[in-house]
Amino acid sequence: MKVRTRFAPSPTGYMHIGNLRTALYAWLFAKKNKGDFILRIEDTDRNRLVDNACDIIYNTLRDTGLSYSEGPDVGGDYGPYIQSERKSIYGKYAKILVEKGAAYYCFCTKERLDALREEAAKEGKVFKYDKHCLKLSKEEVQAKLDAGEEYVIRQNIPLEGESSYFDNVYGEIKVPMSDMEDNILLKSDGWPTYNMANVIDDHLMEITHVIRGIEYLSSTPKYNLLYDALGWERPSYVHLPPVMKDKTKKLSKRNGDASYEDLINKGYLKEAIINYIALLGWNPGGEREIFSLEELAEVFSLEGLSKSSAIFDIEKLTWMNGEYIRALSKEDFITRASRFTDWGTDDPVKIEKIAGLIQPRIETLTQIDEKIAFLREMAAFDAELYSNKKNKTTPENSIPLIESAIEALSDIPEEGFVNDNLYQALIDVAEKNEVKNGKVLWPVRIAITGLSVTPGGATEIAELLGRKETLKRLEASLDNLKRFVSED
RNA sequence: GGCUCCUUGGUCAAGUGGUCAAGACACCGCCCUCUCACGGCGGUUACAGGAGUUCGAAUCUCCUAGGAGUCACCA
Repeated sequence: MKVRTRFAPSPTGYMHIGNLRTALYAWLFAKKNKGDFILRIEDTDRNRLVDNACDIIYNTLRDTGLSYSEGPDVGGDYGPYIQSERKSIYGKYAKILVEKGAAYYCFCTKERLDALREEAAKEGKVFKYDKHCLKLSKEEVQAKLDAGEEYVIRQNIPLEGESSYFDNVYGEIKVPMSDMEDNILLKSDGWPTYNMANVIDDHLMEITHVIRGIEYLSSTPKYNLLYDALGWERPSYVHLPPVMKDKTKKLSKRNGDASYEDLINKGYLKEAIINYIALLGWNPGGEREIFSLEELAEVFSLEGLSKSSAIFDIEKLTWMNGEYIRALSKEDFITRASRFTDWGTDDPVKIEKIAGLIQPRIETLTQIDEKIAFLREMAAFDAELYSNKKNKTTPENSIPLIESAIEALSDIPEEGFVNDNLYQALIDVAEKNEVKNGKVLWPVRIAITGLSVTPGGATEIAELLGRKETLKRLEASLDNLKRFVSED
């Protein structure tokens, strides 16, 4: 049988990391097995509709490469793929379930239910519906229906025994019938609840492997009872542990935790995000950590899935993002980075030079601007920076060396103002003055940037700045230094 | 609280009766080096606790503790 998996989110207007990971695993499993991956939107809660929420889902899946062969916006042979367009289907099966005795009409009012709940709470017991309406005769039910009384349809769970199934991650799961409630399958507004809709749709869409969050682990036995009642084959189950913010809290929108979109806006690459979350709760075996989506699909297997929850570690994602950034071709890097910076210039040659210096030194695309800000304008003068014990430099002894450097660099013409020439010139200055290279290079770099840490060495930056600007900054810093020393 | 499930370093994790308990991120140190980053080398840190079973337990059993999920006309 052909493997078919699905991602079935409810449109909440937010794609959090845990959700994306669930979709990823379902996609990977389908691809690994040459099967189909489909998208279904679960929007049966008519009170919680969010505008454009579906677009976020479509765009995220498309953007990350988790393509679906069937879905609301792409069609397919098992549609519609939006539950709100499948209303009549659920009604039909609800009635069949009633006929088979696996479900029943319930006319209990909210008041009666609330009273029951209150009573249970008072006695310190867990509220459980008392199957009150199950006692109604066929005629009584029909009479109420004819009278137009409001109703719901509840699942009729046996009072005794237990229901069990095998979960591919957690193994054998057994739940006593007595712990399950006669859940509502069809609401009074005529819409189904998840309890019924997921079963009907997964069967009708011929889903072979249900891959979803662990929140359904303990209610799955109830769903299985429905499959059994309808005479349908149960799917294979894969329940996934949650992705956590910390030891006790789940990653969530409410906590303001990063969504996929947030991470993209923070300068993370989609490939890195996918790679990282694939490894968050799944281990490919071996020591390799960097995988493309295609490579993941080749090695994915259910055995590597973890049972325990995993804490989302932005530090590791950041490291991995750096790996991905460094692996980008220069062209690709510039294209992607340009969404986050204007490079401070329109000159493509200069942009390429800047990119060459920046690419190996950043871990997120948002770090570029801060790293190249000094190109636009030199940082404020700080004499302290000229003191460097390793290179034995001080504000005082930097002055003559910078003067020599200015002299040497002035001799280099505009067209020869490139790294190799500049480096050689400054090395010569050091040699002439009988000092170590660093003793010249350090103050020069400080003098043209005003920063202790820069993305590149003195001569690389000088090339970027150009002859005119380099000399101008050198002179300005020299003036500042002289003023500082004389005042001291 | 009932039920279901989980528990190896700060984090992700390998490990399925015999290992000096892998690896990665982070952190620290050293090297490389025109600062930083990259890269290279090295280091600190873990089997939640307690009973068993066994010649031998991270691995099997039980108990305790901690944590998660669930107990809606939400999914």
